[in-house]
Amino acid sequence: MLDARKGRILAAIIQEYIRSTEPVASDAVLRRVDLGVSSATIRHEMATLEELGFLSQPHTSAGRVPTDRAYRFYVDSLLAEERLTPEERQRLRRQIHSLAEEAERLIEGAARALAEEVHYPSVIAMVRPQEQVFRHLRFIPRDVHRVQGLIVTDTGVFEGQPVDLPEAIDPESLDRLSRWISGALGGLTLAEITRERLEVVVGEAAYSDRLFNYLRRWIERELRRAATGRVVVEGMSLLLAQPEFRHLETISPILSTLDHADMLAELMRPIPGRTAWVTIGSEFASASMVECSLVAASYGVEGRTMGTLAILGPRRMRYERALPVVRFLAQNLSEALTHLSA
Amino acid sequence: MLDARKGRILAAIIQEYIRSTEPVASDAVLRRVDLGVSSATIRHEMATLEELGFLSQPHTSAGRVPTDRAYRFYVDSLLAEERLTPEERQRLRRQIHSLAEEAERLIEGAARALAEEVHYPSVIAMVRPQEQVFRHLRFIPRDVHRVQGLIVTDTGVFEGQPVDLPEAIDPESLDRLSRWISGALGGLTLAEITRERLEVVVGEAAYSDRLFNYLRRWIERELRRAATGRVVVEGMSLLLAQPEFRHLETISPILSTLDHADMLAELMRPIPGRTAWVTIGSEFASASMVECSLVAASYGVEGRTMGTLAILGPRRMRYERALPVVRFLAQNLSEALTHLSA
DNA sequence: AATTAGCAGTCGGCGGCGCAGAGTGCTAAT
DNA sequence: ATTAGCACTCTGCGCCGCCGACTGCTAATT
Repeated sequence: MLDARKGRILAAIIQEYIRSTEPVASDAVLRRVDLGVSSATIRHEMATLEELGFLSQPHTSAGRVPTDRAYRFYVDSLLAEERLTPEERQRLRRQIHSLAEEAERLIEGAARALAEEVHYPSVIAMVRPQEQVFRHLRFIPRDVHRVQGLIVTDTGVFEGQPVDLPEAIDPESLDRLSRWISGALGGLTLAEITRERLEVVVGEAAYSDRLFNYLRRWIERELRRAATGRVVVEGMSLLLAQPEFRHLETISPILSTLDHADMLAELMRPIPGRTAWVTIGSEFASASMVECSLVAASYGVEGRTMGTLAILGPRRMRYERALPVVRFLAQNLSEALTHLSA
Repeated sequence: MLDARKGRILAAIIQEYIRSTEPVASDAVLRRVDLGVSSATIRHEMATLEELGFLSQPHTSAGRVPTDRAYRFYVDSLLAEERLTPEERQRLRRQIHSLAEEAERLIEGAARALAEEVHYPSVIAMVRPQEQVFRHLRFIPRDVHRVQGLIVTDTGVFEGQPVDLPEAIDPESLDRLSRWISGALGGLTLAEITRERLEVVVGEAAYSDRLFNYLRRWIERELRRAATGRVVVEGMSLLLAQPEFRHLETISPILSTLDHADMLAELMRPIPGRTAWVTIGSEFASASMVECSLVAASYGVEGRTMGTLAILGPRRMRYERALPVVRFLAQNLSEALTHLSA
């Protein structure tokens, strides 16, 4: 893709830019790596790298800034990940385990540890219950006209709100009904239980049109409610310390996104087959994030992904450090959760 | 305190300033309220109000801006709270109750409803476990040299980290020990269990100096850990829309404070004997908050305060609206929680 | 004594100007 | 292919001066 010298120059520019936040001049490259050539040669190479789309100039008489493409290439091909020292590992582990009382706290602890370690906001998106597997449905009769429903999935129980039925129904029928529905839908993920499927199944089981409609709508509503994921953000304000976010116009949409759990969860979807990954600037689906990079890793128990843990920083990020830290914490979180559920 | 005309002028200035975010000129006052006097007279009154400490001038040839003292006087004596319409009440109620599955979610729902309603960040600080009442302590032997502790309070159980003891201890002695400590400290709030008290109690119970020291330190650490309250912040980014926070230097310390649950909880301590209250600018203990006002109300079950719900905005806030909304939501949250715990 | 019209005085905001410095691209030589 | 040298470009910054917004004061009025 790039010859060795271009690669070294590109890496030097990225590293220098990450350090200084300022467009990198040919002289600065020279000072960073000794290639045995003069700044004029480097200028030549830089012009070529610009043509190839790896660099851009804010204005004619300025140095160069890496493009998203450059960061991508850097992360994929040039980067040498740092190794965490035993002390660092120890410290991070301790921070997680000091909160090992319950899963929720544990996860928040991991988020905090991560944010403090890298000085960027950290985000944890717990797996969208959409992907949970439906096990069964139970109705608890409260009254002849009133039942409460329970949806049981592979990872939790959702208690529905009591509902008033349009006609009386005896407990035995209710029981048959719930067994029928559970049998027909059990094993599907919540996402797979579409409206159409629901109509068919409930339609076959229900005794009357009115009851049918009530049930369908109730199940739909409850499923939707159960499908809202949880997102934890720690250290939002750390972003403000970054020079690229000096201006309110750039930081404002980002903080807004961080405020909206659902958008954020969307942007952090695990990449199938990968445990850790990086999303850079324009690779985000949302325009508000073009100035950011996300370094993420998924965690879970027994091979089952339970969520994603990530840090959000400027594109100009120390990936060589961010990656191992995120990876390490995700792994440790997984272990701690496994321990907890054992 | 102030004669009627000064009061009307002050109210007009505050309201106009809240609307425009700009220093208010004597002309602007005239346009807002007709007092049958000219702008020159108003200028006179404004000069007097400045001497009294209610107004200040950014510079000589500018209009006037209300001081914290003015806001305080306004909130205490001039303000007429808006009445929420039945539709608004209905809407807010619905937003809370749509999440009435579990307390944690319910509280988050209230925070979100609040932030969306007033377009300022909302904060909920659940009561500091400091105020929880200690019930008893239990040691679970894991090994001859290793025990795990459990602290039980009136509202929860805190599982301690397993600790390695310096010497072997048999289960019966452990049991006696925990019964002794529980008997001596039971009924006190966590805050009342001071270091000195702990030393006395543990000292009397422990068999050796080394064991004593280990235990004392362990209990101290666990108590401190248990005493960290939970804080939920919603809609942090809404603050950025406020003109006074156009500059990063002003917003940055505020967002940092919002990121630190413990500081925030400190600033939101309920005021004994009041259900709703306002904290204005310099009244905060922390200098980072001088540009802000907090409108807060406490919620709880059966007379027992369980936390504080608040919105954080610029001092220039529509208190006449913020107060009733916060009050209403706190009340409704209390009711929903009562319902849930019943 | 309170109010008022009129007016001089003050100060911030803003746009235009010019300079210094940084860094490039080009050229001609090696 | 590489390099020294140099002209050129562009930003950032400080400076200046004007405009306009308000005030505070004075002297007249009720």
